[in-house]
Amino acid sequence: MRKYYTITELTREFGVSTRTLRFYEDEGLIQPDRRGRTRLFRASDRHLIKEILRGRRLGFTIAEIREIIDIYKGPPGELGQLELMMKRVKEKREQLNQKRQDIEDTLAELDNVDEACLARLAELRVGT
Amino acid sequence: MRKYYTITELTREFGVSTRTLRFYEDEGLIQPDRRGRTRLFRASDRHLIKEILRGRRLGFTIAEIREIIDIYKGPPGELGQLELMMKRVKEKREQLNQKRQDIEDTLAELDNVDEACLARLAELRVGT
DNA sequence: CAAATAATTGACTTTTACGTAAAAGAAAGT
DNA sequence: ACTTTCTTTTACGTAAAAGTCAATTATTTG
Repeated sequence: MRKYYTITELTREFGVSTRTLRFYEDEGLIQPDRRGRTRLFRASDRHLIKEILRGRRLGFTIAEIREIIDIYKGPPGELGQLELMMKRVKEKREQLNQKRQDIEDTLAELDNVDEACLARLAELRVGT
Repeated sequence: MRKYYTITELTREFGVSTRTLRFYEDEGLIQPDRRGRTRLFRASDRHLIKEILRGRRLGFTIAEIREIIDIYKGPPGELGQLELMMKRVKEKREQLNQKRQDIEDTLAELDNVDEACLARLAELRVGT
């Protein structure tokens, strides 16, 4: 296990800029260690960055990503908190299911287009 | 079949503002008819709006949504165009598959959180 | 140790996707 | 005819998510 990652290592691995990672830190999504002023990212930070970028690809805003990350931070002890957390999990799940449905619908339409293309290609080959 | 939809009918149906629909027109995503100056939306426009909002939920930019919509506009006759279109379909499919994978991963993590919550709840019930 | 390389903060800029407000034309109800 | 209620155009504003640039400070390497 490596102890630390430098900022440029991570920008290369994930294809983002240093500005982006610092922005995520400003937003409180990650909290890398410091040696003097330079940031040292741990494996947990690296993992969080993965989660952030996943959320980003799915079109979640930073605020929404923060909600997801907060959820991951582990279930609290108190009953009321637990119920609140489970409610949030349910909400996120519903959002994700909606997105999944949207993806299926779009993929289905693309399938149609693809078939139409293939059909047209076949026609051309026969020589319309 | 209804002939036309007014702009406010559609804003109510889809929960978007008139500004949004006019913006989509400016962007060339939809082309409603006109009676004088007022817009008259046909069923095809309504369908396009559905597609646009689906893309939006998935985090596609307007430019990306335009690409998808252009794909739907039907396969062209010429061979080179057909091949280009099939390439685009493939690209979009890959983007969507990536998003789908992201969703599955996120849902899996939420499942873990949910289980942890349930376990903690059980502990509380027994009286830790 | 000097020079090159990498990292930092801070400020300003940009892009996207609309929001909002103003001014005015048209349609519909009373 | 009058007042609502829609709708339009034009134009400026804004929030989110970085990009870019400048001025410094560390670190590494020859």
